[in-house]
Amino acid sequence: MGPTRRDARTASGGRPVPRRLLAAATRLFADQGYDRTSVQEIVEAAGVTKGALYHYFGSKDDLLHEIYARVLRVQQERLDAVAASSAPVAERLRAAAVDVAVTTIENLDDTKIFFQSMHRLGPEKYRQVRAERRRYHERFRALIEEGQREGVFSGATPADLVVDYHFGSLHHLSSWYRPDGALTPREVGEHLADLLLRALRP
Amino acid sequence: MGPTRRDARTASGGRPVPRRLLAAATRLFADQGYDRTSVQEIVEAAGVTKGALYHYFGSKDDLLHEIYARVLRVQQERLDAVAASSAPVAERLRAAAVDVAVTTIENLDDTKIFFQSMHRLGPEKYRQVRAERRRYHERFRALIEEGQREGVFSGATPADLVVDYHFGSLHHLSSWYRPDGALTPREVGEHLADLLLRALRP
Amino acid sequence: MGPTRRDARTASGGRPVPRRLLAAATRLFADQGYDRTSVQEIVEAAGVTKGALYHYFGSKDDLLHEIYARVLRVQQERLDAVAASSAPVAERLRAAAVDVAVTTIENLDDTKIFFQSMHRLGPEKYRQVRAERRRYHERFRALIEEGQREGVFSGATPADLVVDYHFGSLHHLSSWYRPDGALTPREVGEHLADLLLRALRP
Amino acid sequence: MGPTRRDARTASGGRPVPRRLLAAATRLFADQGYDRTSVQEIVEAAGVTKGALYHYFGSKDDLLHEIYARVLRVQQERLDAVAASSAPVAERLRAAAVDVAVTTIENLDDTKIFFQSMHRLGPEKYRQVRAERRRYHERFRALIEEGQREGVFSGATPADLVVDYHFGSLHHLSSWYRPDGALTPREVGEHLADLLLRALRP
DNA sequence: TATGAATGAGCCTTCATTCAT
DNA sequence: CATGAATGAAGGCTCATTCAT
Repeated sequence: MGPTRRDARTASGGRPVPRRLLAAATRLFADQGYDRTSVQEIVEAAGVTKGALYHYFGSKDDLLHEIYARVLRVQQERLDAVAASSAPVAERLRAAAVDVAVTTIENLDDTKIFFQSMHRLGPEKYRQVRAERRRYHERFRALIEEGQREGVFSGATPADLVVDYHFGSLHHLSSWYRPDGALTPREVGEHLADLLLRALRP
Repeated sequence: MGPTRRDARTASGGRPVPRRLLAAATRLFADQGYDRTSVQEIVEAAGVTKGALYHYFGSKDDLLHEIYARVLRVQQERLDAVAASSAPVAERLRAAAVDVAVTTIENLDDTKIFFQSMHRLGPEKYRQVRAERRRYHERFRALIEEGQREGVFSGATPADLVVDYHFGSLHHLSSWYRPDGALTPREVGEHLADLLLRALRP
Repeated sequence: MGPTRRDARTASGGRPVPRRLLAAATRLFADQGYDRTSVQEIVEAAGVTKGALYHYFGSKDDLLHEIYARVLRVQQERLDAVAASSAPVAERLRAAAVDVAVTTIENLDDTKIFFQSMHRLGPEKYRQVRAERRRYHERFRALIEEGQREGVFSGATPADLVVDYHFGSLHHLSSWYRPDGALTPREVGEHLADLLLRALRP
Repeated sequence: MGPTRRDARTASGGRPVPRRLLAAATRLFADQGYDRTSVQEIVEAAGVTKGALYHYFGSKDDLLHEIYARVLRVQQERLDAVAASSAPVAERLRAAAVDVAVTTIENLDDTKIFFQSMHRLGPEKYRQVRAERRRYHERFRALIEEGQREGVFSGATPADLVVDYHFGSLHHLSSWYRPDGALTPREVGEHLADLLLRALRP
């Protein structure tokens, strides 16, 4: 029976204010970049005032950090799930590669912001984000090393270089993937996984 | 004969003022980002005054554009040279891949700026830079398609996707390559070329 | 009989909310100044919310005014008591001088706020406070004039100038008196009274 | 012959911009207090824009510090001159006391700002100002101690307490001295010096 | 050629206060 | 009595750019 008390929703949207702000910021940061987007634009897009923004977020930086945290959390969880299966390592790596590509595309705005503006964060938050990102990379690298030890993957290229190579591509997905293009997110994911696994064939 | 008139060189370095400005801007943009670098910082680093900067460059944006033009020119020239050889296509692609990696590393600051700040350009200059960039991609893609037609490369993945995949990695080199690391630029180039060519094995 | 209904006391201290707010505000105003202290800080220090503050006080200014009223009331009462005695005027002046110094030190935070922030009050309240202050000065001056008429005090310096001179010092007590210093409040009071009375010797 | 090149004077006043800014800030700070005066008000009063202010001063704080430095410098110099004479110590102290009162009155705005807003300075500048102020006090105290050793002044009250007592009064001159009152600055100075010296009679 | 004082617009942030619940 | 989300106005400061010299 609907909200019975004031619960941070306004008539203009129905979604709670913090979420509206985050959504507006995400879109604007992705379109114009972090530095080029003013707090004024964000609150106007969200239909609130500056005071409201600073009621929920400590700073413009915080908004950015929140966006990062959201995408990092999702990807880490999904990778953990995939990597924990008992399938052969090649299948697990393929599944992980497809999955990370798909979720990257599904959150293309967040990813774009991530790699364009990560370095705008203050030193402390920057380190934190880098650390989480590194954990993600390491989980992925472990899969590759496992395959190399088993002999199903070539050991010609160091595993960490392979990871950097592959993720580099993912980070740039937002600069060439077009939602209205010929390929679905899944198809792109399959292709990228193909490339990775072929490059790893012994 | 030596310089007979004031020729925009000062005692402090000998290099002409415009080049000093460009060098200072490149370093600062790479370190702090374009938006975070003030014109004041640039002129101080170059040892000149604001008036001098605006004498040689129309705007801060111009500086950025100049940096882009420089790196684009260099890479295009080198790719043209490599691609024009008469060696088998696999060898030409490998040589091109190694070369682009090496020059990217040698101009890591420029590359970093390129991908971090490209979108700061006004629409017109932005289109121009994208067009040049596309020409570069197409030259590279043509090599892959040639190999696919000849059957020496797998046609499983569309050539343009392979190009985007590979260049995505290169664009992120600046975020993981460390000049003081274990691998020389050439070694990294060889590894990346290996990965590309293995991914293209039929 | 004990409190039978909610009476604005909370578990956290037992003291009623308005008093807790006043105490928190006094400490913070003295430490950081009135303008540098936010309402948010005050309510946090008092362990209540903004709504509570505005329930008891009309504005931040009111808080300040309340602090003034408190210190003015205390000092006026004590001066009245001392001055009304039937001792010789020199003794009464000395007692008054000692007393005002002691109470000033005992309420050093209030005094500090008083002289640092008095001018923040709106014109009306400002006039009111100044008037009360003046009444206090006049009471003190009357003692001096009495002594001058009797010939026990020198008349070389106009009484009101002597008052301004002496109170100026008191107002600055908060900037040099240290509770952990060598002198007790009473000792400081005696010294200041000495100085005043010696300056008034014929 | 007047200014031949651009020299930071504008038509609207003739005085250089920094001095105009300082004068405007001094008046406004004295009238309204530091916190209540906005940078916007200052630049409007000086007839320039904010950019100009920040061209000459690093911050609003800097303006304050500059005002302090000015008055501190003047007073220190004059005290040094007076104290260095070869007159008897009582005469030197009297001259110093008169002089400090006169210069305080002559720079009443600066003094007012000084004691109302000193604590607004950042910790570093605050320490610096306090240190200079202390040096001034110590110079004055040395005169009193000299007289006490010679027996021309009473030793009943510790010299540093006498100094704090006397300067406390001076600091509050701005709250009771009226330029349009009956007493000239010099007369006030003489009276205050009288009070001090009488309080120090053995 | 080169200077640097000055502009003017905009930026992020703070804060006392209100009000529906 | 009390909450705390939201407002709205202002505040200090930065910065690319211009222009008289």
